[in-house]
Amino acid sequence: MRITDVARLAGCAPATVSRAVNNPDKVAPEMRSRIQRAMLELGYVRNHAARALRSQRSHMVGVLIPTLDYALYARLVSAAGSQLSVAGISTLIATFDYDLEAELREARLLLERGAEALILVGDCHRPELYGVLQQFNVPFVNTYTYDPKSIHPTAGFDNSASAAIIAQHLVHLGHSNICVISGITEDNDRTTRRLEGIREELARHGIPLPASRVIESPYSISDGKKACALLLSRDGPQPTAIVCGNDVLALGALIECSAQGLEVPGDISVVGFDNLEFAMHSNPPLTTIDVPARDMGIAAAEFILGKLGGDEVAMHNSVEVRLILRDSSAPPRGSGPRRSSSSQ
Amino acid sequence: MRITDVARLAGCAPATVSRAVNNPDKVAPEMRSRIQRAMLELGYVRNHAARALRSQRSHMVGVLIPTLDYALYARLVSAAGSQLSVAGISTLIATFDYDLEAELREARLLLERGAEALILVGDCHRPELYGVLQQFNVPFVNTYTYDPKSIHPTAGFDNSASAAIIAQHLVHLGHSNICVISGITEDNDRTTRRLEGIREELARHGIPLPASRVIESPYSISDGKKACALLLSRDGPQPTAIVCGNDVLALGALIECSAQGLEVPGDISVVGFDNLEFAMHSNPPLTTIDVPARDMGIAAAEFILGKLGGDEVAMHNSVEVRLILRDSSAPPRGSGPRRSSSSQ
DNA sequence: CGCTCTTATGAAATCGATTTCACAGCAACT
DNA sequence: AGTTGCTGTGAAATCGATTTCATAAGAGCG
Repeated sequence: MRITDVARLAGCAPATVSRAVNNPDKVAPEMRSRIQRAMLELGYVRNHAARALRSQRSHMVGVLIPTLDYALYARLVSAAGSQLSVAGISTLIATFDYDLEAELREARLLLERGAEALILVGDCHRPELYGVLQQFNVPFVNTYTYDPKSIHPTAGFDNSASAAIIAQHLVHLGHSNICVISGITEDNDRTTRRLEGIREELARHGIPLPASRVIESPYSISDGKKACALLLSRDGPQPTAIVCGNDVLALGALIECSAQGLEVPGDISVVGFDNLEFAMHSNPPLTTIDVPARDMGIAAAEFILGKLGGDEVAMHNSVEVRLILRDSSAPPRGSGPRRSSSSQ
Repeated sequence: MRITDVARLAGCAPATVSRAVNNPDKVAPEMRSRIQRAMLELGYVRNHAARALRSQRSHMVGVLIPTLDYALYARLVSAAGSQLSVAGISTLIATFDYDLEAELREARLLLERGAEALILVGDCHRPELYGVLQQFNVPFVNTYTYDPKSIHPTAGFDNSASAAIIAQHLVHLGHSNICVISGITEDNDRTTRRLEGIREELARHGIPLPASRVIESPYSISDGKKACALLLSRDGPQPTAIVCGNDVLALGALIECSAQGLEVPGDISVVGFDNLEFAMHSNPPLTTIDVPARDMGIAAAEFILGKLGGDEVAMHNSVEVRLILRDSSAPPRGSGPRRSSSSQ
């Protein structure tokens, strides 16, 4: 079933059929409907490879994410995919499990496959990646981060500032004895920035964050528990608050605290990041930062679509993160809120 | 940068370059390395569209899932994708949000895009889907289900039998007053079969399951809570056990029970399905069925790879589900285990 | 009425790799 | 030595749509 067959049946040239499909208004209504009928009768489906070869447009974009196993990444991909889909663009997906070499490899593959654009996560990539992108002259966007000063387009939020918000919340509650369970920061700008944001915010209030008060941990409930147990077992004054790199770690911390007979938030505050579904249902409900993954996916897709359409598009797009106050955070025992200045 | 350029630099015909790339052992070692060098020097990347057009092989397979927003689907996709990737096959992804018309549409698009095979979820599809699949002569596999009697290939597990296992567990504990919070069964063979499995197993033990004891609910914690509240508020004897369509609903039920001052498992048992990460950390830890989503993804990918390779492959592949006994299930108050026969 | 301008269509070139077919060179066997 | 069979390579056809260029038919206008 080739375009030639349709043309023959419709009594016209292949070129006309092509136009009827891709530029309907370039072909007379009468002819158009004749072609429509012919296509239907033959059950014609266009050959995408031929189309891509000749037109140099694949109508596919690649999405390159660390893992699908994390709810927000999956949601981001899903939202971006839906958005692209309505524009007639298919989504090629590749994961690299936080291995930047693998990311580079997969990027090459996606581009070779003809991806017209790439949606990436974070701004920490092998430098060669940017080289390849440039070489292929393919638009891309770094999601999950927002940095108007970056030379690369971003669609997301400021990880540092967002983490600072939640640190500030604890400081305002009166905490000065704060620990952090961070995600793994190696090769990961999101976790790195969040940790920096926390550190800077605490420093701004004269609160130190020695290495002994920080643990890096993979994102799992069990690891969160372990990290929490480790922090609680260390010498020195017991922490009155724990900032967690995400809700999964926070849930682990919550569970560990409860297992050790610590009351949250009475004895210790625990805060998360991401506002996953369970955060509002945990015991106690988790104070956290809402991360609108869907919005990021949409923003990324819109950016890419704009670029591909040759439009003038803003380099940097931010989505709104919000502090979600719930019951897992409260002033430390024996201290009221807004007394942070007296501590330390 | 075309293959011709490489050929010129290497001093050979384009055909030879093609062979060096696709059939290295068909070309003499000395020539091969000359070509390698030329490719490297020119930074040659092959044009996938041209390759696909001529060879009639796209090296892409499509994955068509209801949503990426559910952990196990995302995991299945991820596993399948990785497996396919090592075979040099890229993954085109499309979601349809449980709308079978949308599934059909997306399937058409994927096939038009050149997907060489499709990985589907469940065996409930628009009949036209099978027609299109046949018309394109494209292999496919229904995951998340296992049915050796089906004429369509399956890779997964028997939803009915698996649900029966957990129902049986409750019966053996001595429960006879059992409610079900099922997933939405419309257009969904997995949820439908699970509900059937439960119903049949209970019937086998002479336990009825009237409509008043079943609620269908979307998969969210809040909806699980609501459904549980509704069940508990209904007339008649209080249930001593609730079977939930998945762990998310079960968590909701757990939370609702606890909110109503019901002790789990003392006053009421709650069981889930899927064994999501949080299931072992909930309070109490959830008795559930472990669903190896990763294995399903791998099995599906292997099946597809086999088919594409022209191998003789088993039509149906099952993965092992296991009953995970935890503390959310126990004999009903005032009854020992293995006394089910005396009840009802 | 004749001229220019637009519009609808067709013919043919083209995108870039793969693949078929042919053939030269050489090894191996009778 | 002659035949057969393999191996490595090249020439040219091919995959199926798009696109450029040309052209015929009509539309508008002075």
